[in-house]
Amino acid sequence: MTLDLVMRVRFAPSPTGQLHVGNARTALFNWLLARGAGGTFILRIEDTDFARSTKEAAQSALEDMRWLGLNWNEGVDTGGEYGPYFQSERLHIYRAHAVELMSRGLAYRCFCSEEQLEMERYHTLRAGQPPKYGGRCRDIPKDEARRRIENGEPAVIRFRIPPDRDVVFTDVVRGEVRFNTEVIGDPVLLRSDGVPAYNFAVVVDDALMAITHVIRGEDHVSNTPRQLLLYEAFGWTPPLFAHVSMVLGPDHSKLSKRHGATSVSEFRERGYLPEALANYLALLGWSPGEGEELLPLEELARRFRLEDVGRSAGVFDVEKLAWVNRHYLKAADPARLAGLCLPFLQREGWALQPGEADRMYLESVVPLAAASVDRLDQVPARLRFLFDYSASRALEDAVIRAEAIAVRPVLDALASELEGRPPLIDREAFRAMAARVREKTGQKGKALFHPIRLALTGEAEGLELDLAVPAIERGAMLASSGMVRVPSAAERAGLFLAAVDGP
RNA sequence: GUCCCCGUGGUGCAGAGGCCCAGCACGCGACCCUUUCAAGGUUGAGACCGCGGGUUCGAAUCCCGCCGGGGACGCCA
Repeated sequence: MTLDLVMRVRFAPSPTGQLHVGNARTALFNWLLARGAGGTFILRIEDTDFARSTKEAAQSALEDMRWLGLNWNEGVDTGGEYGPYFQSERLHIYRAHAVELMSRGLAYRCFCSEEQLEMERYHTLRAGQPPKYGGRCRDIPKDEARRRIENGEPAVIRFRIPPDRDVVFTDVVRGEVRFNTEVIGDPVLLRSDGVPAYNFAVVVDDALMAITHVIRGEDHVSNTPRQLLLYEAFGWTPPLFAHVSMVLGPDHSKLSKRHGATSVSEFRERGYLPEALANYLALLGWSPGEGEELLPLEELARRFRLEDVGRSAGVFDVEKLAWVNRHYLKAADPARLAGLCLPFLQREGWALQPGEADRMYLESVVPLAAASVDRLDQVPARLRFLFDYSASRALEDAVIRAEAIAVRPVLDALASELEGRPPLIDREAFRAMAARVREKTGQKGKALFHPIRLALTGEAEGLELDLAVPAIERGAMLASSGMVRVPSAAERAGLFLAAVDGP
């Protein structure tokens, strides 16, 4: 295998904010392709927008990538033969290449002020013309340009786009795309401060980093002809291009803040599992085939083919994401679930510094709640009955209060069956106890269990009782200072009765 | 405004001329399970394949036009 047969793909976010799920999906497609083909996945940071780029955003993008499981084998943090991988550290490279184009007459200095350009844009737009750069500085003689530079006049370097030429390329997902250069203005290569503009920096980097497949968002298709012309100017072989469609919100506009969570970190904070988000994202615009959708990343990579990626934009469907997440929640390791839920429990003030025994307890109880929930941030609500039992709160509800009074015999029997007895540490013990209450009161079914639920959990709904009650009893046996105390079933029965009698 | 891209049930996909009066999944409805809410299981409704013309014995699949949506047009990426 020769070197140029090795597939090299890259994901190159600009660190100007949180990693958007749409970009994460682009990153995922890159990763899947590289993984499936034994290629190299490169991570580069495009931080040439000094005004908006931050170190923190770059860092959090890396974290999000790792969290999703999209590890890269070359690039920022990891290193490699083609660095540096921060564009801000490659300024001298872009400058040299811009100078080269200028010396060959393919690029030129432009002295137009931003105000001038804005006015120009306004007028061409009004005249119904494409608002491209008009080329005012195209033919300034070189020595005049040099003189003006020496006089300290600010200037950018622009690339000379050849007139009336069709630029054609075959997009791997879209097929043949054709642009005529008449609609393209001369793009800025280097800004007046010497920092490269996007269209120049990507080309230089992708070429120098030997990228073979450029997979990026659809919003870049119209940039592609400019970039192709740059490859041509340098005599470089362009990579293959694949433009993946956009991710839309429910109203079919570009997915944005007003649609809810849009960044990877937000999804993490709401308690989505990384494998769920990644799996869902892979399904948006692509299908693994054979009717199976819930598959591990490695398997997705095995099946992934760029040609099969859909061309139309996709609506981000939170419901389906929830379905995927539920699947992975049920499959997740208890210890991991407990660890992931800890922050949510801490936020409620229930488990501030859990010790070893507490952790084991949480591991036994968190999966119970996680099995019936969409997201981990919903777990505390399903576990409230353990750590935040309150008979009086339950009885604030007039309907519940009335019911409690009506079923007083069951409550009494329950309390006496619990009093002084060993804790109900498993479902058999609970069922035996419930059977005795049934015998005593003659109540069965809902009339029997609902009062028991009310008294013991303080809630009208929740986990199955033969799971919930042993969880209560085991919690009550915990001697812990790092976690809020869990009252036992016997205590609860007494407290509830007292509250029914109370005001 | 100009250029580019897209268009299969509410949503995501399958379909690459006859196997499709269109299949799968999410969601939705019903039912089952059950001591409750969920979860889970079963089952049902839901698409004139954006519209109109062609080509063809035959089109969701090919061609043309229209409409609708999106993207781009920056010293942002």
